[in-house]
Amino acid sequence: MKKVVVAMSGGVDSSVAAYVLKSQGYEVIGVTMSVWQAETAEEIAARSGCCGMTATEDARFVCQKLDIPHYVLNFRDVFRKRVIAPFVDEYMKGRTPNPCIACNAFVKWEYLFDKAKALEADFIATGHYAKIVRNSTTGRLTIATSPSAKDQSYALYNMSQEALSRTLFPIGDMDKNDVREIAMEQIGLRVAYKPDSQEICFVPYRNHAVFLEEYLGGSLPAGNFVDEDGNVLGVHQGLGRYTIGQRKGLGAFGTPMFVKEIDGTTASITLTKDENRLFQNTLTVGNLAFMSHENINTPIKCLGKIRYAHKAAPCTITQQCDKIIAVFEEAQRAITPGQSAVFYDDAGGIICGGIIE
RNA sequence: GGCCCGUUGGUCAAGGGGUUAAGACACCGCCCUUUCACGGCGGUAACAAGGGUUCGAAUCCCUUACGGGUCA
Repeated sequence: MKKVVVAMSGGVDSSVAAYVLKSQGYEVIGVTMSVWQAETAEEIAARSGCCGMTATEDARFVCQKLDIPHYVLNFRDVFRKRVIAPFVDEYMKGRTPNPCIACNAFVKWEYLFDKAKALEADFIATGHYAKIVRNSTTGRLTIATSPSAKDQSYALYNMSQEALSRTLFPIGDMDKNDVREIAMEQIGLRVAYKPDSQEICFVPYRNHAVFLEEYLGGSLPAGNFVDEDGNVLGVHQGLGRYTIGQRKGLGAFGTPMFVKEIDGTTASITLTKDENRLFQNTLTVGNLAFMSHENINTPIKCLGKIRYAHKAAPCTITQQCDKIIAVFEEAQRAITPGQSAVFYDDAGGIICGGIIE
């Protein structure tokens, strides 16, 4: 019997993932990663479901229901070091990080992966909506988009070949509604209608600026709003509160304004009232991760996604040493340093990805 | 002190005799979304005060108050 460690958040998706594996005959071990300790009663309340239970308790309940073991592993140190610290650091540089991607890369498919091996598991599994396929030309494993409307392949572009070969996405091509239905009717889970998680898991109240201030123990670096000619328009509320393309939260200027550039060195933020100025055709990505291809020897026409919810757009990628240059056929809005760019082939398989510079 | 100019929602800001008094940002709902954003729908909310002139004043006139700017 194959053994699989399932990362269980207490939510619907990972719960159903565990259920599916169990019914497929796997020996399933439920693991909840404890990554961040809620400090205050308010925080705990803010994160809990309607019944006042924490995610860990939800996961434990599900495991009891499924009659599988449940372990809570302390991941706080790795999480702090590999996800939170870089997250804060990036913001201080005027960039906009995506912590979910770091968490997948370093916490789930590195640290948890090692733990699973230590537990002599053959696989690890999560409740992600994505598929693992083999590229017929290169023979390499890669992530491919899920047919589900909730496709999450974008956040998984960092997985190694080894990780891919030992990962299962049991609900990868299911529909979210079907997943809820299974949770409800086949398992009788009370988490079935918990709302989808969103926002950053370690940031309560949907306010990462407050989190940054608490983490740093002071206010965020202050600076000016300037126009494209360098004229000072006003004072902003601190680096970390803004990202490229942002329109809201800038204050009143008599007309809509957009963040065009963030200078981490001077903490000055360039605004424009012409949204067209946010569009660019070219971007450079570093911190590369290769999936279906080991490298990009010759330029490849593909589809590029520059943020999670971005609609993949046609582009051509070229590798230059440890960078990839992508040139889009049509200019894309608000290409943002710190966010990840992921490149897909026509079949929805990920070619490679990296962080925008 | 003299002469100009200004004062519109919490903030910025249109409108210069008849408007349901734009729009943006904030705020409040909701949708979208396992990052940050973008986007969509709905909502609360204003003519500095007092007098005139007009059928009718945010719009014209006069005072007052508060801001600017000028001139010796």
